[in-house]
Amino acid sequence: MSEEEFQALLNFFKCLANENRLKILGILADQERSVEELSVLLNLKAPTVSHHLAKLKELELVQMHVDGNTHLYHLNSKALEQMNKDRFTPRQMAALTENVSSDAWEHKIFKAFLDGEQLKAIPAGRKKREVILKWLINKFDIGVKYSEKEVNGIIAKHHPDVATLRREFIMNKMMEREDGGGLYWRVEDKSII
Amino acid sequence: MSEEEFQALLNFFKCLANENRLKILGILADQERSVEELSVLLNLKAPTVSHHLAKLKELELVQMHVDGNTHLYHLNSKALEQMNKDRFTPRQMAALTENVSSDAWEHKIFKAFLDGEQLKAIPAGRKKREVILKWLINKFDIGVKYSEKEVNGIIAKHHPDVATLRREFIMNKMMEREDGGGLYWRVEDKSII
DNA sequence: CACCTATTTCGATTAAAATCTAATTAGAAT
DNA sequence: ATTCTAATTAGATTTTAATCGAAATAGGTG
Repeated sequence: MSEEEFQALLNFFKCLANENRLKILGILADQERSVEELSVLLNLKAPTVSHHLAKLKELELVQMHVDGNTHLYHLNSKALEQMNKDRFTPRQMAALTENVSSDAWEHKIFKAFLDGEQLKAIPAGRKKREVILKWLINKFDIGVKYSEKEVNGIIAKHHPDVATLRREFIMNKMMEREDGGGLYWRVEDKSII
Repeated sequence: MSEEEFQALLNFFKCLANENRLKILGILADQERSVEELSVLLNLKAPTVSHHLAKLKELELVQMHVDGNTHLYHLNSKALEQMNKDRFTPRQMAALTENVSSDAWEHKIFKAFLDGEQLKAIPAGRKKREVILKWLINKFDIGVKYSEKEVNGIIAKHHPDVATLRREFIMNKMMEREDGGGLYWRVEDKSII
């Protein structure tokens, strides 16, 4: 979803997120009405109604035709139904996200917990720890079997608490270990496949 | 549509009529996120995100579960799709109008142009004139044929400009007249049937 | 052309929402 | 127990939107 489409959707909601504009649509669904009629029915002054109608017309939710010097407004029900199609499927919703840099989060964690290749601390929160573990697991090659000593050696280059990090790898299913023995290997990340 | 339903619909639109809340829904459609993650992704402070999430949760558009001391939010896509069903059919739109007193307009015209049974003036605008003509046509019985003299007599009880009003009845198809002769009769109002 | 009526535009005021900082709560880790 | 972290709540500020009165526009009428 492009930035323009996102803004269009947002404007649609903004337009309908008002009590009196919603009522106007309801009234016009029944029959066409002049500005003065609407202002009487809604108990608003004409300039206010005119303001609301301008917003509705901008999105083509209503249309107007001139009769004498009164402006008669009516509902554009096609535009309204059109707006309604396939709007809230999970797929459409996910498309809203394209405007957001999804890396920002990881960058913040890196900045907070890394000093170059040095891990300053092990994040306490699960989501943060996950980011760091994903970074650290890349120091291991896929398909290679490492002894516990080798694993410790690689981790130690980045942080002294080798035991905790090694255990985290196992718990997060990022590594597996041979049943009785001391051999470890990296597991492919399912979320990347 | 009841007043509560109307307010519920309005709240739904208000909830989605905000750039950051819309983005939140998009982000959560992809995966669950903590408040802090969202605040980084959206470039907002945590309290602001918390505020938005509270509004979304109130309408059950998102749901939360606790993990340690982080709160993980995810999209409630069922609720979202539910909201989307049959919302903007013309029938639903017309139902919005139930809250509005549709008589207000006619009352205003009566007050402005009638003095008891006396018509103070003939409205210039079409919509206003229509209201007065509908009131005046009720002075005639359906199924009765009137001579021009009789028509004039009845109209004259309410306003002196008999010719104009008689002509208006014909133009608005509220009365018909015998081709060559001077007999008039009231036509049933299609909009009432 | 002068006048009347309906609508729109303009500017100002008021009301509502979003956002932030600071303080509070709740849970986890040391 | 004390400290730390994440989230929420409270209060204040800023931003945005709604509403109105006054003035301008435009079309119709005498």
